[in-house]
Parts: sequence; structure tokens; C-alpha cells
Amino acid sequence: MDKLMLLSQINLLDELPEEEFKKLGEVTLTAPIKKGTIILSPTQQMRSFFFLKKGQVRLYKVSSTGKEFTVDLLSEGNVFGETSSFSLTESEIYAETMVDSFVCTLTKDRFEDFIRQNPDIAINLITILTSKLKEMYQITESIAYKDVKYRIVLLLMQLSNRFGVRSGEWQTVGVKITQNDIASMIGSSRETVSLFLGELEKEEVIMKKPLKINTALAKELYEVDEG
DNA sequence: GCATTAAAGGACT
DNA sequence: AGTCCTTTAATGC
Repeated sequence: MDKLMLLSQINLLDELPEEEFKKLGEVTLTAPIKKGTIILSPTQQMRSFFFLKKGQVRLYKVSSTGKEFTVDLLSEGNVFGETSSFSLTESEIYAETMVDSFVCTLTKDRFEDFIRQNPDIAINLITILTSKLKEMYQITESIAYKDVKYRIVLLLMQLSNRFGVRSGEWQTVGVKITQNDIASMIGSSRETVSLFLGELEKEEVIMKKPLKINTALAKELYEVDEG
């Protein structure tokens, strides 16, 4: 029920291409951040923009019962955070580093100035947000019309296209992810995810540790688009 | 077709 | 050694 809500909410968080990232890196200072550090939470309304230079960050929400629901995973090159003009929701998002990371921090003003001075970046942000929007739309639609197995394949395809490395038909997922993370991102349960990952492994659609997906087979068997 | 519960085995620090 | 993660099975909606 509220899982659908959760997944359909839009935050400004996304990845920037390498060149733009380097430009931004010149304007900011990077700081090393240890694994398990919460760099953004509803209480610390820092109103700043973060730039993940290296590492991995998990975005999640906390339910009324105290359970954590992973919303998205970010890898190096990603931007996240809120500015006064870009925040699209009041949702209470937490951001936690999953591994030791390097993070650039920008105030909202400096980020907005940076965009004004580099119009190409605004275009890129729109492009990136559009593809992110498409991904989220695909997920919410699949929650309504498809079974859990399909949703797992879809999510792994999306993640591997965003973060993974391809070699032949196989493509790594590219992010550290638990079955719990997968479950909350597709509106399922950890145990069911475990079951279907097992099946998908037998079908040789995926391989575990490191998690990889056979994109050709996945498209053939589950008709997920894009590649 | 799936969530939930429970119970047990494995992996990570 | 203790916590987190995964697997398996039973039950019920």
C-alpha cells in the first residue's frame, strides 16, 4: 500500500556524467566518509547538495514501525540532496554510506550558481532525471501488473545498466545490495526475493556473488526493455 | 501467487 | 562471539 507511494515519490537524486563531475569537483572539497555514516536525515535539514565521488550510498525511509525501506542506491558520480528550488517532495529521506566513500558537499546556493554558469549541466540533469523517472515508472507499473520474479529481473537490469560492467551477455549489477534492499525497492518480501533469486540462478539468468545478470537471456525470458 | 512466520545455516567483523 | 544476511519450509489469505 504505502510501498507504492514510497516508490513513486521523486527526489532530486541522480548521476552526472564524468566531465561535469570533474568541473564540480574543482568547486568543492571532497571529504572521506566512513561506512555506515548517515549523511542526510530528516532531522539534519542541511539543505545542501551532495556529490558522491567514490563509494556507495543507500537512500531509505523509515516506517512508523521503525522498519527501513530502501528507496534507491547511488554509486560514484551520483548527485543527491535537496535545494529549495529542486526538492520535489517533503519525504523524509535518510542517506547512509554503505562503504567508505568520498563525498563533495555544496550548499544549495553554490550548486544553483554552478548550474547557472554551466547550462550544459542543467540539460544533463534533465536528461538524467528523465531516465530516472522512466525507471521509477517502470517499477511502479510492474508492481501493478507483473509478478515478483519479473520485478526482480527489471530492477537488476536497471541497476546493472546504471552501475554495472558488461562483458558479453553478462553484466554485473555493480552495487552492493541485500535481498532486503531488493524487496523494499520492488514491494516484496525478503524471503520471496530469496526464492526467486534461487530460481533465476537455476535458469542461468543471474549469477550470485558478485551479482550478475545475463541481459540477453533476461530480455528473452522476461521481455524487459532497454539495454 | 505471494506474505508471513519460524527456524536454521552461512557470512561478515 | 555476535550481528547481519540468506535459505528453506509451513501456513494461510
